[in-house]
Amino acid sequence: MSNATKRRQVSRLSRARRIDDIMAAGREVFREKGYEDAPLSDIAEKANVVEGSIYRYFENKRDLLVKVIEDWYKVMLADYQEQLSGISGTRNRLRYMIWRHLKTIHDEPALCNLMFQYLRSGKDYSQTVVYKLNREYTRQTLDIIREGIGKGELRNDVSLRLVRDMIYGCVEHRTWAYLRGEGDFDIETTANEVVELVLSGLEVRSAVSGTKPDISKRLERVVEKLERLAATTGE
Amino acid sequence: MSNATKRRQVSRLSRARRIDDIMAAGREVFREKGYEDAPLSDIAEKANVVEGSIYRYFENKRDLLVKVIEDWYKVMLADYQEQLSGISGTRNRLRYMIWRHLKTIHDEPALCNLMFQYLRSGKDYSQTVVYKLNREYTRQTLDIIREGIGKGELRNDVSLRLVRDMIYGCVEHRTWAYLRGEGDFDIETTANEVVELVLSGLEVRSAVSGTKPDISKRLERVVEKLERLAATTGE
DNA sequence: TAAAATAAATAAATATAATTCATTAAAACT
DNA sequence: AGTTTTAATGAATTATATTTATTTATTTTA
Repeated sequence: MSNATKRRQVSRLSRARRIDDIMAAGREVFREKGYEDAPLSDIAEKANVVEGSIYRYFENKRDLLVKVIEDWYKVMLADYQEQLSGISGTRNRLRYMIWRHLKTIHDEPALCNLMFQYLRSGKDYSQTVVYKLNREYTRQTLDIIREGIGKGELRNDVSLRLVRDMIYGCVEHRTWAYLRGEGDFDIETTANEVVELVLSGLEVRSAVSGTKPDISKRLERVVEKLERLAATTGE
Repeated sequence: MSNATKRRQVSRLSRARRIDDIMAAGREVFREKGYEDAPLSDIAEKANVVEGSIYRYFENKRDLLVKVIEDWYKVMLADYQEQLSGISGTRNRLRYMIWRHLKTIHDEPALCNLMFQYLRSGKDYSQTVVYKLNREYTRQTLDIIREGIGKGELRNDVSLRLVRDMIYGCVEHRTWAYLRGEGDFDIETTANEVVELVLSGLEVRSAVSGTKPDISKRLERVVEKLERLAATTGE
């Protein structure tokens, strides 16, 4: 071999270490440039390997993306169950789920975008690990609603899955502009608004007699006023 | 020129006709293969032009996609206003908006996917014509809600935009699987479910006389509400 | 109507990235 | 130390989007 085509010092790391390096580089570059605008050469450089090496560990570019998101998802969802077990009351538990979703979007808008754009809409999504993780995670929301119905706090005549779709759909729509890099949103306020709007449609309506306003009715009215006030000041 | 490199008969159509042909071909191929898997060569062939010709009328591949979706959107939204003016009552009008959205997704899942994946999440989305059309279209939903509030039929203490996000977010989440080609959904049933769930959270609660729950139970509920309120405002 | 000007359409060239593969060299094994 | 295995390389290949020089149809105009 001529000295003109010297190859750099080759170091052989463990399989696990190489995979970690490539995934870390992939996450960074994907986060920064998105999927299509992220050349594999950038990822290779950042991971200190040559492009071809990536194909030893990943089937193709998309496979790398899927694994990167998978990895992120696993860590992110790890402590859900634990956190949730420390929260009681239907409203609080539901609010936590919503709050958590909002926080994830707020913290990692780019990765969320990749998840929404390239994983969730893919034909093979329902065979992926991310799909499974996601199912398990949203199942907790269903459980909370089911419990609420069991305790008589929530209406029992609506589809659980529809409520779930409403919650997550609402959150995502609300955050679309932020995901495009336009403006910001407040996690706490939004969580309050969403949980309030969903619950006021879910909560059983308390039957009240119409004739003479007794003490309980007056109290309830005051509560409603206070709630409205709280919603207003939240903005 | 040698007879080996014969160029086929060249026909020169009007500018408008060529654009139409290319857009029609683009719509077909994009609908069939998506964006990334649709080679420009397929579109050119279907439009009876050569690849390079597309660049006379469109800046690049993405520009063609944007124009294709734009074109579809314009036709699709054309009669909204007219149809809506023939429908009265807050619930019916809201249901129409939801039904219409569901029907669009049901009829053109592939184009909706392109819109969601490649237009709405693009950095330049809020400068596009599609964004404008979309705004105008969802504004009608806001108007319906505003009217409902004006007539005293709907609660006046929720954010209009949040309700809109809830409606469209819910519909989209509900149809995600269908958009991936998994299963089907019933437009009528889904429209009914969504409008019911949203409204039962929006409608002012009518005081219904019935069997009165005992005072202690009612007081307990109110106290719970106050406690929650105190916890919320404390943050 | 024929020559000149204009613009459309072409086909080949170029550029960029993903993917493949034969070769090299580090580590493991005997 | 010599042999085998396999990670890593870097060059080659492929697939497309995009650009450009050239050709050809149409319009203008004298």
